[in-house]
Amino acid sequence: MQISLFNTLTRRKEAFAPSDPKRVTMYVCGPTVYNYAHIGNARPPVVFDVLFRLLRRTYGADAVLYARNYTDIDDKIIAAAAAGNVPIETITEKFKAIYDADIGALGVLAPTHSPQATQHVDGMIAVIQKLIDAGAAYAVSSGVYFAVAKDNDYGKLSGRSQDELQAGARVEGEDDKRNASDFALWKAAKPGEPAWDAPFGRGRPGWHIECSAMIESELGSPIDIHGGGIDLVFPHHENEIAQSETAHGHALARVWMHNGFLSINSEKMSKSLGNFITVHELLEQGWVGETLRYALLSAHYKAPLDFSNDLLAQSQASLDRLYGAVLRLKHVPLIEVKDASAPLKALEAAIADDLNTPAAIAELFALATAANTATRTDLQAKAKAELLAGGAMLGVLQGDAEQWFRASFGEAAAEIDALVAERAAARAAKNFAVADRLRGVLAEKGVEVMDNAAGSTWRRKG
RNA sequence: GGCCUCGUGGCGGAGUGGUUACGCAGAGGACUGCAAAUCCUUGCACCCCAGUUCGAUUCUGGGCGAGGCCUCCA
Repeated sequence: MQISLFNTLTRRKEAFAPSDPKRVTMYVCGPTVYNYAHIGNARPPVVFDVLFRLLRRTYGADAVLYARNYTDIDDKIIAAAAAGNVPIETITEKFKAIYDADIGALGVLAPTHSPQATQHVDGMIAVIQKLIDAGAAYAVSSGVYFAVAKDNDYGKLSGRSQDELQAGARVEGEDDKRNASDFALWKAAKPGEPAWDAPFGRGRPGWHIECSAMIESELGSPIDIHGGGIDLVFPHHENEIAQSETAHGHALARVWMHNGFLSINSEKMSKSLGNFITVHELLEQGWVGETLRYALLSAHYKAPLDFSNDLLAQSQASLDRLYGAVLRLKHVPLIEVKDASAPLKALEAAIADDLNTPAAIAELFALATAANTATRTDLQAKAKAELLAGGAMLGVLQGDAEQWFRASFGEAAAEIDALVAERAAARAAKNFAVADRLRGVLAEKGVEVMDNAAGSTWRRKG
């Protein structure tokens, strides 16, 4: 399977070839663990999870090394800890666990590597020292800064010239860096803040150096793929490149991938604007994680996606159709897919074509229709296997189909079972008045009763 | 101000120089005691203007509109 990926560095879609097919490396910038992840924050883990799955199928599950970090030292974490008067570990451990639970609910596989910044401070200090020794960084009283002027390549990822950056940079009066666009590698210790000892003074790492160091120690550069949100192109990824390539003398990553933003009412969703909704809240509202995942995959990852309740409702209705097909073939044995049908091949090809998940989903529906129309048991078995295999490529449709339609009822399911049985008995006795009354009772509970030759079943109304 | 994306039917959203995307919603039919699900059929589109072309939604230029980055941010 030929994989093509859009590379931000070259601004074009390129055939992907890892430097070593037996050791494919990918790094995605993870969360700063100081509060709940909003639905927009969930897009990178979900999108790159689809890529992770593709790479594992293509190169073998053991050949893919995927690191996603936790930023657990940062201004906002320090502020949150101070506000709650608790140690920063209390904040970071709490939100790390919440993040894992929330993102896990979206069907995201655990990365193979999950480094935390505070465990890699030694590596950060080593890189900073190397940059100082090379004359690319300098220490002043407020910390250590990277000298952007010393890096002729600076700006190559974001497509900005140094002149533009000089002109656009905000004047920061407080610090003593030499150049407005220089960025902090190390922030000198302040009273009450966590700090580490370093040859160039006690302090804590800047944001950008964290990812550079974690990539180096977890995967080793150059890595094949580096991913993250589009907002990270500048300055975060630009700075990662500057630091790492200056320090190591070779490329940090060969392919840079960036997902587009989620918006709400056509406006960027962000914590600073306050117009966000967290994954946690959505799950508490009763939305299933898989519905959120489907919604996030319903648009191409590079395109903006306007998030709304309507989008979720449509996503759930779409999954109803897919799960309905699975449920209908509940009693058909699950076999292994041998000769993949055209839609299944097209589904995988769509994913391999720069993660075209909407096109892949369209193929999933072709597989569902095939499953719905298959009559012979052997064809049904093949259709079911392919539908589930296709679903696995996107990370959907892996749950129990019956559960999908009943999950929202929880404990009430037993009571509904009883009512459905009562109605089935009335219906068998041709007492249609009673049967219809009970249908109405069930409908009020949000239950749809379905009669067929084998008896009556029920599911959540769409 | 500089850099960059985008503008597809009621909604979401792919794609293409000339052929049905797909899903949701709608309409008709089959099936059903009635329904639902399912199947079949079906209506609805490519921001505006100019250019290139036999032919443009799809390429080029201009316009209008929306959004993002330039500061923490997925």
